[in-house]
Amino acid sequence: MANTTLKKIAQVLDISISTVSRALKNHPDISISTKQKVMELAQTLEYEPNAMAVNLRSKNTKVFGVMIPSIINNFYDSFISAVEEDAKKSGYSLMILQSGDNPEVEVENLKIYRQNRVSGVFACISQETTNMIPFQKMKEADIPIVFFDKVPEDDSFNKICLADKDAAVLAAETLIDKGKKNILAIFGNDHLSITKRRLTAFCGYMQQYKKVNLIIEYANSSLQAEEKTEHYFQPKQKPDAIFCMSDEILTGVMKTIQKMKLQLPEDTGVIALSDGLFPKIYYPEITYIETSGYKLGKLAFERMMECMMGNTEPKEMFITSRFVPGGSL
Amino acid sequence: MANTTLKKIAQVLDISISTVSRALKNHPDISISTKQKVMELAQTLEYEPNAMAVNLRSKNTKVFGVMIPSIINNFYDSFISAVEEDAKKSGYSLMILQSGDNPEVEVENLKIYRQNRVSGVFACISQETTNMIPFQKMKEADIPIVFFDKVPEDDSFNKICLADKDAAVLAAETLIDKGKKNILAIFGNDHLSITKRRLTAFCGYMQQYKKVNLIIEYANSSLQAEEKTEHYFQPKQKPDAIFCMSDEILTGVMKTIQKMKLQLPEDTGVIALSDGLFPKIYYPEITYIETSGYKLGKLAFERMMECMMGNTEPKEMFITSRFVPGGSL
DNA sequence: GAAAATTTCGCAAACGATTGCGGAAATAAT
DNA sequence: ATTATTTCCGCAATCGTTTGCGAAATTTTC
Repeated sequence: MANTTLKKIAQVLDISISTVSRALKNHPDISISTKQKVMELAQTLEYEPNAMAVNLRSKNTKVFGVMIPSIINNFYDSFISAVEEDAKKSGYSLMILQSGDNPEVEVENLKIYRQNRVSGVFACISQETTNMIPFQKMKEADIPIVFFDKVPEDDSFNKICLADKDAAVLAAETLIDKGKKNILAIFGNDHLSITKRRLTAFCGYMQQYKKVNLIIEYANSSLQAEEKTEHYFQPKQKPDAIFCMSDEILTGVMKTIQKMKLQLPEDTGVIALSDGLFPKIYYPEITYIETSGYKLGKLAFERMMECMMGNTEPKEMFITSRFVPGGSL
Repeated sequence: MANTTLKKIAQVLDISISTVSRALKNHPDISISTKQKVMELAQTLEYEPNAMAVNLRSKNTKVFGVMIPSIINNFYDSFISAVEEDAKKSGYSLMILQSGDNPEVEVENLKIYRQNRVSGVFACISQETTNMIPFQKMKEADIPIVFFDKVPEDDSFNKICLADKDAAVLAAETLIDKGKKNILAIFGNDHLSITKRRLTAFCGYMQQYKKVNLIIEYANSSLQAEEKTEHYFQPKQKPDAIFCMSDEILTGVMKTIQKMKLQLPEDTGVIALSDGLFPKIYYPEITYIETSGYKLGKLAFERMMECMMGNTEPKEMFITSRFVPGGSL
């Protein structure tokens, strides 16, 4: 039951390896009768081309690398799911590596990608990543990189991002439309560019509305979001709405809301930026601005395929946001 | 900046390829001076062995396949995360493929794994999978398979499972200990073996307690769990505890609990079998029996490495459960 | 019936790395 | 000085597949 090779088929039929290879590829040079014999035998022997050999010869692996901080994250899962779907259609496989938000691991991973001669890499960098030289090297090795979500500032790279500003503004608009006057806005780690973008856009929009009392807070974890929320909900003055920059913050906020037995949307309102999984598990469902990992994946894949076609000119693209009404506001 | 090969290094130094190869491997046949020259040049030229060529020669890819229904699932994520961690330590990479719970896709995926000559496959089969021949073929092609979570009945395979029975019994014990008399137990799709195991164990234990009023229900989705829960919570007779077989069911149940403004643990109790992510986002946190995808991954990887060492005798192993107290009971 | 055209196939090199074997050069032993 | 050892390195085959080129074998053309 050892693996059948072209050689084995050739030996059985007493023809050359090249003839077998061509027969299986339906090459016009080969007679129909030979083709039939070869195909038949290949079928019964369950021949399957050795990808390693094919790749070695063609110098093309049909494998994309995907590097993310952690796979345990609904947003990245959606991204990967989308990419995997499309990749399979085009005959590509995925090699997924986690960086653990560690720049050193990122460099190791890039090395693995290089050694495996992946056709391209989808990368979401960690917050601490500053040295882009290892990534630059990939391009020099003719391995295109498409950055997504957490992308470098550098303009020389391909970048697919969420339209963070639009999303934040959309949330702000919604809050204003609903007549909210006393808003608690909780953002994530304040030295992340994603936080900065969302913060700037959100506050920028809010500035026009002088009458709105806006409290800005930061939370590096779900637990912190929980605590900050609790801190601002005092008997005397309760915010009439909470803006959550991410799922992590949303779950923290909701925990406090449950703890304090606040009813949505009567006692206060909640709006979040989210992929959509968490907003839907609460009652009422949380109103949110969709930041879709799935769509991000689709677009990133498109861009990657363009790179495969030779069009590697750096480009920056955005996923537009969508307002998804729930009952929390 | 093209990829440097042994050949290139050999040409520059005017020595043979084999010498370069041996020098880089610190082979005793090569003189120290030559080694130094080679290593130095390899450094500056940033030589990295071509994995395809190495694999072709060694007939070993250092890649494991991981097949799961969907990557968008916290449990499988934990599993993958654990496997990836250990795999990297041993120099292996992962090729993750989703089956979408479709047996046909599973067969396609196995084909991809065979063509890529992966060293082994971790597989979680779909509910509809009955034909195990394609999997049998992998073994014949000398590609060991370690099934995890959703495993086939067949004894000729390696299987790593959750101790479903223990977990269900543990939950039942807890409910009895807490003095619950009127229990709503919601299980998943009733023709899944995982459901059957958990159901049988749960009911088996409960049978000893004749005074307990036990309602068994099935829900194929979060939404159904929501509806079933609502159905049984009437003003007259409310269950004093709900058992949730999975996260999917838990989130559905909790939505109804929020909708009906029931307070945990006063109005009713909740206990679940879960990986742990969802139980922790509610207030109070949900008491649960841990079914850890992470631990499953660790054990599955261990087993796979044993297979790599030649020990492929089929074995069935279980992950023991752990009681994690919350405030919901 | 000879030349030309076509059909059909095999040789050999290539992709990049590894390794058994043998041989030249340098050193040691006699 | 001659033989025996080491030391150090290259040749060539191999993994499995692909492909340009050339060459039989066959058919067509005049």
